[in-house]
Parts: sequence; C-alpha cells; structure tokens
Amino acid sequence: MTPPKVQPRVPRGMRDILPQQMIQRQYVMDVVRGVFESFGFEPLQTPSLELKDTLMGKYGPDAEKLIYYAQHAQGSEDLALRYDLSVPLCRVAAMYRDLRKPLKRYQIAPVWRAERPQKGRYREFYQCDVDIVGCESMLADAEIISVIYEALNKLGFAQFRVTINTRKILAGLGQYAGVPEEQLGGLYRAIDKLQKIGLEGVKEELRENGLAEEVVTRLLDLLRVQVAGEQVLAELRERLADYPVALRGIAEMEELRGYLAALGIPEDRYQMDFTMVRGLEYYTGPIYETVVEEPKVGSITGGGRYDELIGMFTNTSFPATGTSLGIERIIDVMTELNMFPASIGATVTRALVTQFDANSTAASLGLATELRRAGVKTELYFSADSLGKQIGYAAKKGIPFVVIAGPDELAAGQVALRDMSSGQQQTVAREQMAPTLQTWISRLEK
RNA sequence: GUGGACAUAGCUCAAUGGCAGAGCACUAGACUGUGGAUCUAGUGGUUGCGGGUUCAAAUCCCGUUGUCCACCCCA
Repeated sequence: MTPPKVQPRVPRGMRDILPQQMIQRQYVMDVVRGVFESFGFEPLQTPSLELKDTLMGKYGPDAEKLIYYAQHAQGSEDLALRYDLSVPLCRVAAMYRDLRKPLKRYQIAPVWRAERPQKGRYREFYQCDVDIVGCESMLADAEIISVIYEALNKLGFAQFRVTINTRKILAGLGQYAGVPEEQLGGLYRAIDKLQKIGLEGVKEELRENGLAEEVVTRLLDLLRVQVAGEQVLAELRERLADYPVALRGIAEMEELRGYLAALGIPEDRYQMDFTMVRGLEYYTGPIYETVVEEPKVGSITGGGRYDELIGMFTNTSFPATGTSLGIERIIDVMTELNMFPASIGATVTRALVTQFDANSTAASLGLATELRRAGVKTELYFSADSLGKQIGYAAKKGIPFVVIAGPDELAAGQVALRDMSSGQQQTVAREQMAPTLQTWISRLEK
C-alpha cells in the first residue's frame, strides 16, 4: 500500500524563491551590502526566534497581534518569530553593553508577520536594516538617510523621495489640536492620509474620529502649510511657537537638512513632510520612509529614531536610529520596471564544457576543473549528446560561453571557445583557455 | 480584521448542464562536430476539498481551504 501523497505547498503568504529569482535577489542584496559597508556598517546575526517577552510591548497592540508564536511541544521557553530587526538589535545592545559605540550594524534577514498577504506584502520577508546605536546627533540620522539614497541610487531608482518627519512635531501637533491621549492615534492616522485623500478627505476623517469642529478647522489651517510647500519649517516654527516639543522637532529637522545638503544628497530626493506618520510605537525623533509611486507597493524603506527602546531592556539606555530597506518590495518594483542590469543573466554559469564521446570525457572533466580553479563558474554537460543539442542547452539556459574540445582540438592541444551572443568561435591553445574566458567574462560583466 | 474576484494536467488556458481537451514542459526513441530544433511515441486528472440540486455537474447552489486584488495596517 502506498502512503497518501502529501500536497506540496507552502504556508500562506510564504514563497519559494526559485534559482532565477534568487540570482536577482542576491544581486540586490550584494549592492545593498556593499553600500552599507561603504559607510562602515558591520554585519550582525541574531536568532530567528526570540523569547516572547523580548518582543512583547514594543510595537504597539495592533502590530503585536501579528507576531507568530513558535512553541515546541516540550519547550519550556515562550518563543516567537522575530517581527523586525530593530528590537533584536536593541536586545543585543542591552546584552553586550561593552560593544564599542557608535555601534553601526547591518542585518539582512527574514522577519515574520501574520498579515493577510497582498501585493508587496508577505508573511515571511527579508528586511535589510542599518542602524546606529549610541549617537544622539542628527549626524546619525543624516547618515542613515544618506545610506538609503546611495542604495536606491545604486540600484537604479530614479524617481524616489525620502519623506522625513519627526515624532516631536507630531507630538506638538497633538498638543496644538488639544486632543486627549486616546484620540492621538486617530489624529495621526488621519493626517497621514493627507497625500492620499487630500485636505477635504482628512477633514472628513477627523470629524469621523469625533474631533470638535473647532479643532478640525485649526488643524486644517496648519495642514494647508504642508500642501502649499514653501518654507514649511519656518512657518511651523511660528505657528507652533507655544509648543516646546514641536520647536525641538523643527530644530532637529533644520539641522538634519543642513547635513543632508553637505552629504551631497540632491534636494529633490528628500522632503520634509510633517504629515508623514509611522505606525510603530517606539519611534521618538526623526522618522523616514520612501514610497515609490509606480508600481504601487507601499513603502520600500521605513525607519526612524528610537532613543527609548534599548532602555526597555536595561537601565543603561542608548540612543539609536536606523532604517529598513524592504528588499521584497524593491525586487518587486525592479522586476516590474525591468531594472536589472543585463549582465546578471539568467544563470550564474559562465561557461559550459561540452562532451564529445567516452574517450574525451576525462579531458572534458579536466578542462572543467581547470576553469573552476581559475575562478570561472563552469558547468559540465553530463552526456555526449550531439553538439547542436549541447550548444542549444547553453543558449536556452543563457550560458554565455561554450568550451568545445573534440578529438581534433585535443589532438592539437587546443580548445574551441564559442561566444554565444555573437556566435563567434575562436580556437586557442589549451593554456590560453582560462585567461581568454576570464577576459571575455570581465568584458561581459562590465 | 473587512470587502471583492478567482480555483480545470507540472505551467498557460479551453470546454456553460451531456465522452475533460490544447499548447508548452516532462519521459522514451530517431538524429552524433555547432543555436533556443525537428520527427515518432508516451506519461500526466477524484476539475482545490466537502456536501447539495439533477437522469446527468468542471459547469448550478451551500460550506470550506487556498490564491490574487482593495481597505486597515505595513517592508
């Protein structure tokens, strides 16, 4: 009796990444990693599972509902899959307090959120986080934004804008509106939608939230400043003069803007927008996110300053700031807009060594080893099919170069090298094989 | 968490109440010194799953699971 077959499938919202996509993925990660390291950020790895207590009470009640619990039947610890990379970093900073500051780390790793899957939203997805622990200066925030700019730029993004705000201005806004604590969430959510639904939409939303008509009018008057665009910070400073938190926030923004200019970030790549809100509760200062208009996949980066978070683990707290690049969404956008450079190709293989017959198999194996040792990614064709079929295989798979060594070449101590893109073929002495291919490959990858 | 669309071979899809099909992929064979082939043959299905209506259901109805899309929220 054969046992019943198990339906091959993956959990909801999770995916297999097949080799062709994996090649694109690794390209993106390599670029991002390169940019991170160019700023001196260093890698960190933490477990996929954290103690449940490590995660609870950090993200706010709405986000907390999405945390996956991961119990072992006989386990004595309450465990959960990590929800992001920032909280684990804070745990690390609290655990190893002698790590040299500023602690500049990056981490590229999966996180899990039990959300309902949708376009650009998965239940398991990678985040690429860069954070700076131990620096309260806006220089750190400026550096983070600079990293975002350099990474997106290097990946070929042209139309993007990093939106910057600070929790301090938002707090001032709440005071200005005079709404009680429990209405703040609704207020923030409403003004966050300004870009999307416009002034009238926000007005309605605020009314629905039960805000007094007078308060709504007051707020809308302020929101018009953002819509108008010019001199937003200067205007805010006047209008929010009575709210010290807001003034501190405005000062932060102005300092930050100065640094961004000095770092050489083009002015049209970022924007101060005091109506941008980020959901996570732990942010305390500047917050930033990047949204691309087309295709609509939501934000591709998001982050901010969280000076109090490490203090939730230990009495000795540290200021911290950082961002997350959403690699899944970045890949989705790049795929949709065809932004991958042709040089990545559809395969990692750069050369295919063909086979002629049983007598030449040993020679083919030798050639393959020689190429691999010379750093050429080489695949050996596994059967002595007709040469046409072997070349066809290379063409189909996108392997750029084919090595042909039949009896004629072997007898002469030569190999024939075929460039699949041009169809040109060149016969060279065997010892010239690896150097010639190396030259061809480096030309290809430029 | 709320709403909508969809679910047929490994993939893309056809069949609208009356025999479950095509293309691609896959397997075997033919072809043995040069481009994604061609020829021949073949495998592949409890039509997501469970129930109901009917002489008869891939097709109509109910439930369920999954996928996609939008909202909420978010990378």
